[in-house]
Amino acid sequence: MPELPEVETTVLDLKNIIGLSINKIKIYRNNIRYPIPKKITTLTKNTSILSIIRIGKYIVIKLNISYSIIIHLGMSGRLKMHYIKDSIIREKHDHAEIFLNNDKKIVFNDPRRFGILDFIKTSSINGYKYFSNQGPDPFDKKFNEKYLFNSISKSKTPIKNILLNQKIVSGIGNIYASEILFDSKISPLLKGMDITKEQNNRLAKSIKRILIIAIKNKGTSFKDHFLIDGTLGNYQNRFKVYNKDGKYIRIGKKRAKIVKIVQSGRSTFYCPYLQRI
DNA sequence: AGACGTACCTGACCGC
DNA sequence: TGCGGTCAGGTACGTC
Repeated sequence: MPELPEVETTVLDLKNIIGLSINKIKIYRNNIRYPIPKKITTLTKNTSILSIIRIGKYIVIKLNISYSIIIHLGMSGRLKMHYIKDSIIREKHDHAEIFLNNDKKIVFNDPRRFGILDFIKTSSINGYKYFSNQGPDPFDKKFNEKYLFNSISKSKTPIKNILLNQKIVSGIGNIYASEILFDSKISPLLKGMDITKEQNNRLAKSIKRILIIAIKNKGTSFKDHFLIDGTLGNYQNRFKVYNKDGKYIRIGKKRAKIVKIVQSGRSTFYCPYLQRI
């Protein structure tokens, strides 16, 4: 599930725990993608939550003890929140639980274990090893048409792969890369160096437009739930190309086919008639 | 320096 | 019903 819109939706859902206290954190499985620091359980007892922000696809929970909790949902991770008294049985792949002082807990569930749960000094966030790969957020002032053009116009890499490069712009993943390129009428195969100014400017707009619409729809839910209360996002109902290979769409008077190709081992969906090189 | 493949892991699905 | 193969929303790391 988790690209920028899904992570943003999760962060927005978490906003109402700001100001609450953490009674304790329980770790049930230490070997997710990276080991979870041991001190997360000892140092977080009776701390309070100062703020929660998103950096790319990462969630940062700042505490009042000069430490922050870092969460990345990987491919299959999600957060759930429910009343402690309602949750007698732990689900499979629940790896950690954060107990709050409002009788609720946040549960970190991640079947594939590509996610991250880390605990770092808040003062070291800027130098945090995984944040050094994070380029500007699509909604950051730094991310504009000029920045995008300068970042991609010398690259031999296909634009689809460029969009997946978090260092150039953070937060876009495999679903939204296809949807954004369809929206901007650009072929996923087009090399960065071959992009025109006009295409570049359309692309910058589409990145923001598609991600905003996705956030308004509370993100994409594939087969599993992802909202913190267990309900579904809606953006999967608005896909134009993702997972729609073989389907036809109307473009003017023409019926145009959506196809699937593979780029760097990952599926790309697009309409070759609309998105010509 | 940049481009590319690989590895990490579970589960769902498909064809035999 | 079972088994093997393929694929899935991400990304760090090794190698050329």
